[in-house]
Amino acid sequence: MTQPKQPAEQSIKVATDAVIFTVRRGELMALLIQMKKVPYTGKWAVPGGIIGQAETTEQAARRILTTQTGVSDAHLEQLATFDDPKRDKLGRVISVAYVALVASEKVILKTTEKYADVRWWPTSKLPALAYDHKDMVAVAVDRLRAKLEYTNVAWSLLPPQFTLTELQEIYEIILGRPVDKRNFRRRVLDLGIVVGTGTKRMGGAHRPAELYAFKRRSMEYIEVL
Amino acid sequence: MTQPKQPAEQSIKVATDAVIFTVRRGELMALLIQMKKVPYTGKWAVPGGIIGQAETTEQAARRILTTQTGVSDAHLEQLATFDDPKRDKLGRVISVAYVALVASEKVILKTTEKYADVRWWPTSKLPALAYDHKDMVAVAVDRLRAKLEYTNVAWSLLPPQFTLTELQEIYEIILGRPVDKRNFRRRVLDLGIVVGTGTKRMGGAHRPAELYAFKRRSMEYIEVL
DNA sequence: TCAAAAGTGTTCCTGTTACACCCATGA
DNA sequence: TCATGGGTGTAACAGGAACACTTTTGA
Repeated sequence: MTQPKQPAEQSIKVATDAVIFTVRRGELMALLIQMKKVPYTGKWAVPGGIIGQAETTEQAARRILTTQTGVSDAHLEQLATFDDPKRDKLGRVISVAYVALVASEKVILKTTEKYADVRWWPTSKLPALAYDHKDMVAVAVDRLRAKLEYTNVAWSLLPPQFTLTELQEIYEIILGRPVDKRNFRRRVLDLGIVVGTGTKRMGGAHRPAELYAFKRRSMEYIEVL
Repeated sequence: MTQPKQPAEQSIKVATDAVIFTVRRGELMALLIQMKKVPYTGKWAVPGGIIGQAETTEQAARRILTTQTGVSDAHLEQLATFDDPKRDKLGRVISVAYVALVASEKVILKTTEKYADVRWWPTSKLPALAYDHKDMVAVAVDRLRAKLEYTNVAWSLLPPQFTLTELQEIYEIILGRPVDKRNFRRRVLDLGIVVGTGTKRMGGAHRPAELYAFKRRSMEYIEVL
């Protein structure tokens, strides 16, 4: 067996990218920026960048999210590290990817001169992506879908108060299948994931919906939904 | 909000560490090396090291595993990236951690002059660990425990042929609870995870045990066990 | 009074759990 | 013939899935 030796000096840059999701207009959307710099001009990408010397990757992800897109207060979770030596044509860069989840109401998009555009894209029809960002988004979607089933992550996609129908829609859209209304309500209530607030939302020519809140707005592992 | 700026130059080293598990003597064991270099002299650590300029982290993990411990042909899976700026006293190093699983028969341990010792330690009583390796092992154990329940990973902890009792022991040891023999056998067979080979192992003053093999020796997602 | 979404229970079915004895071998 | 671990079926139970009508409001 040949023994590849360890190089005397290593010159690898460390970046972070955040796949930001929200649910909007009946779709799971990812936030992408359009690049200006060659050789990626016109391509879309997940927001990201090089981390600072004394920053954690998560701190860097938050900083970059804020400056590049205007998104703050997202729920962040480490996804995976992408490290193909050829993933960036301009040099060796490994990227620690995060999944970021936000309630769509919260977001006020902001552009910077560094990028041509910032937009939400439905995950079902993404544009051409730079780097390995296509894989990255795919892995992120899989992770989100899995976590939705055994955690209470959905809280991070909704405002503090919401109706059970809205919560159910989050599940249906992300899981990509219909969910039975009665069984769904029974479960989220029996499992103690959400609690009623007693207040109602009057809105439209129909019976008002009770507003609910998550019992805990932090990651919690639960039974199968 | 203050805007921390991105540093002009970044000088961060990228390493990889592999938490190697096997099941042995009725315990889940992790392979650790004992360090010589200051300031970690005498401390134990998960095997790892700086990656090469053109290597992926997984390739580096395999290389390091082989040279530092003699373990080859392990099943490797990316775990998480550890990036606390202070995790290494000697400078900024982020580490992409892997979980490695091996059948205990396979392993012939090998020491190198770089380290004082290499040994299996029961995960229930680990020695003092360097860096953030205590957390790293804890995260790895959690991951392994979770994956055992919804994948066929156990294949990587067993030789090609094994008895159902041996398989059951893997589950009991890692999950830390007894498993009903009849229900266990029914499930692994009904789910088509393992198949009988027709051959039997004669060994001891008792009825011989049929040998089984995993249908697939690669990651597969299955129903709850 | 009509349209629209909210809200609510029960039955059936499937999969999980609990459990105890006979079998084949080597000593 | 005895000790040892290997191997097998069934009944009770719990949780999940399927399913349709009544309620409250605004127009």
